[in-house]
Amino acid sequence: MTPQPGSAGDVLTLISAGSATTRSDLARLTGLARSTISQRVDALIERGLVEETESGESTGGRPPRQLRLHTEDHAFAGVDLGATHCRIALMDISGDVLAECEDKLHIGEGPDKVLGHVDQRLDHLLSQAGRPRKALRALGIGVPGPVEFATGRPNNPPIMPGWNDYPIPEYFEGVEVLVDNDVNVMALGEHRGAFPDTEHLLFVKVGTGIGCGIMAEGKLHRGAQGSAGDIGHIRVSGHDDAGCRCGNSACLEAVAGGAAIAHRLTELGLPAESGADVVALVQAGNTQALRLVREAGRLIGEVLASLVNFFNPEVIVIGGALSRVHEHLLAGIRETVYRRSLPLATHHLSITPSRTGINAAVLGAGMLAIEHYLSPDNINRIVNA
Amino acid sequence: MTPQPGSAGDVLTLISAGSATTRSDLARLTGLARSTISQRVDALIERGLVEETESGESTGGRPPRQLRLHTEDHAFAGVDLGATHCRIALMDISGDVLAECEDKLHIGEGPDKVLGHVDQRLDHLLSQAGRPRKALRALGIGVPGPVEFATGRPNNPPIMPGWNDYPIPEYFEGVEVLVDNDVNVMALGEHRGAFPDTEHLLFVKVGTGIGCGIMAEGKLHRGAQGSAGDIGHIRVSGHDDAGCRCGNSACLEAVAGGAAIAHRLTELGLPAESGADVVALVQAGNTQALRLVREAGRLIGEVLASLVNFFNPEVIVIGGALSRVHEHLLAGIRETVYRRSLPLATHHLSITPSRTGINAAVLGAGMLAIEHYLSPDNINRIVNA
DNA sequence: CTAACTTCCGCCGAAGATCGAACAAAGCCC
DNA sequence: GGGCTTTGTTCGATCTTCGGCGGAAGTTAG
Repeated sequence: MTPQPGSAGDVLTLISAGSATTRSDLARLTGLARSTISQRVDALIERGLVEETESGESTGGRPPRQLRLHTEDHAFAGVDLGATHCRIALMDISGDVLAECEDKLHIGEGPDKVLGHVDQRLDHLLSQAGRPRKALRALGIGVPGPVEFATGRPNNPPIMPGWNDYPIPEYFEGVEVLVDNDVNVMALGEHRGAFPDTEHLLFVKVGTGIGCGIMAEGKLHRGAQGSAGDIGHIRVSGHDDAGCRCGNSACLEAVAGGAAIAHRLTELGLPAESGADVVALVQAGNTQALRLVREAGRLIGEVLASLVNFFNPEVIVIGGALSRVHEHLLAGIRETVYRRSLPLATHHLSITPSRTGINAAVLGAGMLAIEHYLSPDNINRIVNA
Repeated sequence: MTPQPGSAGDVLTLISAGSATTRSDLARLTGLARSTISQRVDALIERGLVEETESGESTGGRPPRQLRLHTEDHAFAGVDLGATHCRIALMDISGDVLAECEDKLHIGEGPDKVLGHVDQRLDHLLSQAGRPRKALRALGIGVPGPVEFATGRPNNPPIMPGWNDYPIPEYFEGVEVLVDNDVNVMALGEHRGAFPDTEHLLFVKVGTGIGCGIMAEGKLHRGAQGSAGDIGHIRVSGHDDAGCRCGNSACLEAVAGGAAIAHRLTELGLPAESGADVVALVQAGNTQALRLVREAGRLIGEVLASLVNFFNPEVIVIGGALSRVHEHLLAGIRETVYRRSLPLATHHLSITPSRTGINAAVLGAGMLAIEHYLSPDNINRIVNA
């Protein structure tokens, strides 16, 4: 059933969250006797999960010995697979990055090639960080399409030919593998990295397409079929002429996504292929591009206004390629959301650009792996083994 | 911290959920020794929370003694306060209704009058059920406006003059009081009563206005300011001429709410004031009314299509006054949702009329009270006292 | 510098919780 | 009736947790 209160797993959770750094802290927070806490901590130290550092500051008596996660023996990795790139970050158990890499890599080349590349890079990063392969305990992977999280199988992903139903975790042996949608891991990364105390947060990725990761009660909301957050195909008013690859018209993505903006710029005689080209034009001061980005912001804002009424988040984070020109995008979004949402819901709402930026996905994927490993149940299993 | 696994509270939770009806069941489910379970059950029986009934069926050996909640010593109440009505249901600890009542009552008369009325009715219902006042342990109240759930204070409710910031729980002494928005308690009532195993559910109330209660992971999602689910003021396309009382235009409520439909029927020469009048006209076979209801369904469906993409629920329940003509409302809703939402999200989605109907709110309010009382923490407190 | 004080931490006996074996109870099957 | 099966209780053994004590390691007062 539920994990033991004050179990080794709980104790470690408090340490890893930074809520407690000394044995006294732990005793106070858990309500357990100091002697019991010492016993738990000893077990965690013996298993190589916690270490003692030099004494901290005295508050008038003997200074407490500081506790922290033991970062040497374990390694975790976050993998961000995009349509045309692969970023990997190797992390220690506290989430600090030990080594990272980025390559061009087309996901359309299929699971064998892509995962083979990941595997090879992992070896390289591990040796770079001076850790043996078996130090790698868990692996988080974000992929650009819907995933059945429980099994790690992509679920009819439109831009991942050859990946449908492929059991990604089985490719890697001796490591726990967690696979999720890229927007979900970005939301997780941004939450853990920049808004750890926010209960309800939306992470909106504006790139070629548009997607949204949902944090509810500090946890990812994946929905019944794991397709929650797919806001790219929500209808926006007044654009019934814009056809979308999904077969419907007036989808948000078809009018405000990076690809859609690039397409319209091309029509205006400004050749652009991707969101990156749009960003380049805006940064070069092109007023047409700027106007279109701002208009896209308004359209995204219209959808977000609905979602603010419905979901009532505290924070909305805007990320993805187009957030590199976030001043203009955010202006349009804020304008519409604050006009169209209810005052009660917007009063304490903040809409901000991503702080973790391009690292959101790898960090989130890594956190997925680390949090899985550090879950009280798993730790209790390790300690009692 | 987290409650003890296999504590008295956990054991009671299993009994109340119907997961376990015998001591052996409990031992199997919790993993505790039979002797330990007996000890827990004895404590619960001693506190009057559990009772033994006649022996059950033998499976080849000694027949187990059946356990169930002891329904005599406690009472709970669910209160459904609407704009012009007050419904109360007195329940035992298992959620069965002991007595109920319904009155016309204008919420605008203010807290003192309304709560005075509730208090008086509670006494009446209690004596009707033959239970002393002090048997009443907790009280759930649903009110037609936003509420700060933690304190039970209405938060600038538009149709509850005199109630703003009024501390409702303080009116009742010696009883725990939980106050929530009426749509939230309806969602809870419908979930517990009809869809207990559904993880993610939306309850849409279509009455004078339009609102939505959100069940995520089996729990109510209230959002950051407790205003989640306020979908009545989401914009629908193509109705920019329809002004709304909130100050914006094209709000869902302003074009598809019962009041809006009644208003348009009146314009067509069919006098109607409220959603009830609309229902009456439809039931009388009026084709104009029928057409407008179906059109309202399409508009609601448009909004729900967005929310299905975003939230990915398993079930959407349609309730409220207009759901009494749900055939026509649902036709419009289904038509639009299945057209505008993504296949992955709609594949296993079911959209159905409310099964608890007019009782959704009182049942949900009662469940709020009962679940609060039966929470493991509270039970452990009672047993260890 | 020393003494008193505060806080931290390990040790250990006492108290409490849980377990599991043994036994009694209550039905089924032959 | 006698064995078999499952349930429930009793009771001592075992494991966990508690909390007091004393030593450790610092601060503060004199």
